[in-house]
Amino acid sequence: MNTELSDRQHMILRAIIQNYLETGEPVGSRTLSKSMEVKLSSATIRNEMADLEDMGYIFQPHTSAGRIPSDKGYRFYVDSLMADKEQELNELKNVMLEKTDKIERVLKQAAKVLATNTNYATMVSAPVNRRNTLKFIQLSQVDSEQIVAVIVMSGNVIKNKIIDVDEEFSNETLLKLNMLLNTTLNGMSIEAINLGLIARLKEQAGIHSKVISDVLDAVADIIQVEEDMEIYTSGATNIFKYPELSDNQSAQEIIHAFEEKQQLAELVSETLSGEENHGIQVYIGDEAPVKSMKDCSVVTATYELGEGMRGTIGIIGPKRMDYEHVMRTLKTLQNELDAINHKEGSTPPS
Amino acid sequence: MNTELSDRQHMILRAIIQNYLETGEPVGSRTLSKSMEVKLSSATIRNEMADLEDMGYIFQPHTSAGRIPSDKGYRFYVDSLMADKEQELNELKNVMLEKTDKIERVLKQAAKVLATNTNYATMVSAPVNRRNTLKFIQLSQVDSEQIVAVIVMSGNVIKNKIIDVDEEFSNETLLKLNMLLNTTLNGMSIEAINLGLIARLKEQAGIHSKVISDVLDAVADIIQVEEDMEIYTSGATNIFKYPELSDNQSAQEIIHAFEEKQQLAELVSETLSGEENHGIQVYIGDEAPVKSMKDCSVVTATYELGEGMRGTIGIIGPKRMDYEHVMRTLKTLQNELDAINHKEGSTPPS
DNA sequence: GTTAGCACTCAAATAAAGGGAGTGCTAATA
DNA sequence: TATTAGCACTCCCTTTATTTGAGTGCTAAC
Repeated sequence: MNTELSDRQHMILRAIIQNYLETGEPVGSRTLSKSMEVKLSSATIRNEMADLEDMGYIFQPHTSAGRIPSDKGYRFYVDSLMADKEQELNELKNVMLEKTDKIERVLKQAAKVLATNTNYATMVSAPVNRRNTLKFIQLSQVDSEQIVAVIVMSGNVIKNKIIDVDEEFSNETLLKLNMLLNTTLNGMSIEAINLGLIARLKEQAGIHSKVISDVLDAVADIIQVEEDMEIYTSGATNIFKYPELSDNQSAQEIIHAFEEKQQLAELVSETLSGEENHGIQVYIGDEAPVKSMKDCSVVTATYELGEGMRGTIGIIGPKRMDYEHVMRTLKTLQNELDAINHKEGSTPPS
Repeated sequence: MNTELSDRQHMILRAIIQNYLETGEPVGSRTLSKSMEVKLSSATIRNEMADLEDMGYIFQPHTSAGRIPSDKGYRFYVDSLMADKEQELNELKNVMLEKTDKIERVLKQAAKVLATNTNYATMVSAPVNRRNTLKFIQLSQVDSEQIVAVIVMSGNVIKNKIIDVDEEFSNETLLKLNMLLNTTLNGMSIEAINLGLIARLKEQAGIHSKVISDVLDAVADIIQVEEDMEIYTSGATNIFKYPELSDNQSAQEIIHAFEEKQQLAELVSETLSGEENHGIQVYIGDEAPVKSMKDCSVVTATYELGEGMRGTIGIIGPKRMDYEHVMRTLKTLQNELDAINHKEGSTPPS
């Protein structure tokens, strides 16, 4: 058996997949023979289909049914799409950027736009920064019982913490503490702040060491928040539009995965860790690291917000998804997000 | 026809509802006659059931089926529950408060705990503050090109904004600006900041009026964020556990409502605007202002976080929900959240 | 007032039948 | 040799019929 596909097989396979993408029904030889540009009889096509089935590109859901693309078949189709030159599409641009200035809102809207645009379920992960360093710390007296600590990280991630205090701090005391914190911690990475450093800090702070503790707690908090990754989803109910997913309990499982987000986080990690990044990745069926999506295809793209902050956009739909449209849309959105980059110092969602 | 229920009718209606809550199946006379403590023949019960049906408390989904409680029947049941003295339940307390300090996380977890605890879909709305006043503003130089504005509102709602600047500000300038902002705006409500005030501010700020604008923008932003209400949901897929909801497309609609959250927001508004607040409200079927939940019951509670910040906790489930458990759990959670009150100055979700 | 008994109803489950799309194979054709 | 027409066969899906059983309403007896 030859592992290469003849031109005609190419053509037929392609036709099968495209037809199936549209209708969602197994496609038979007769249908193809009538709809294809090159005229071939159904019998001929049947023969070729038998071969394609042998090679694993398509299969029958049951005897005497038409053919359906296998995962391998989808893979072929997607790969051949990849090879195509990418087209432009910038209608999204306007929709996206109007009246959004905060990253969180941008991302939420991105998920939404993507969902309505594609009719699939979508997710967008907030960017995570791997190498965080402290940029600036400031303590300010809010009222007699509380001071607020403002912590600015590289990438302008900001975190506040209200700290309860017993006594009112004098301006000089605050100034001194601010000075101490900034000179000691400025530019430090999270990992560099170790116990020794902390002890030294507290010693220098003297009677105000409790405040230092609280501030450091807040710093530690930032990392924690970063760790349980923020993911925005939209259009989960779109999967009901595809009978092959909405039937059994797979719909439940998928929607549950969307709700819990834990599994999506894995997906994001997977995507972000891929070497060939800043590209678009397609997971077909079992290729995705989420069991509940074994009947789905997942298309993801990585975007970069500058200073090493990377996030993921993803689309989850049936295997018979409109890969071409999806990939093009994703590409566009990716570019949009990349472009925001140094548009504004923004507070990522906390 | 007498509109009052006899004791026996009370008892039978109660038994019907409780049985239906457990099984989800229409309950027939024979079942009841066997399961009830007081011994009555099925025929007798049939007669009473016929009366109850006439009065509108129960109905048959079809001829020759058992009886199902009508909305009126559920209402009766709930009302009689309301009358019961409330019992305590504080197992939630520990689950809730461990390692959560930020309101956002608390609320998210509240929704989750509630969902797993009750097996229904849940929602928790972040508290909104109606009468916001400014408490404190501080500008700090982060680096040579950026300063950060920290705005603290009453209720310790904190907001940051990074402002790009051309020149590096001197310490004195910043000090002066801070002084100006605080003396002018401190204690002011949002509504009180009008154009005249803004103009005066800018004038006093002289060449730095742009910074003032940016700060005020950030202040305006807070309100905007407050307006599109933040709602956390959990356990939406729980509705799949109840066949009467998961069947047709009602599941889709409900889950969609959960995803979009727009409709939930209406529900929250409704709850918050109710006079008899700080109580627990129950919407049965059409009573809820959300069409997609016509086959559900919705139980909501209002909690208060001090300083007039009020939010809502809600449970959405089938009409045959375990009202007793739900209301008890809700009550407990409500108390929990109320108790957090002045526990810590926390940043609500932005 | 309560109960036993009986005929009746109707949803849901099961079974049977028919239709139809599609296949594989063989034999004829270009 | 590659293609095509034809045919018997398979198997899913839909429709229709049948059965089953839980439950009711009613009447008559207790």
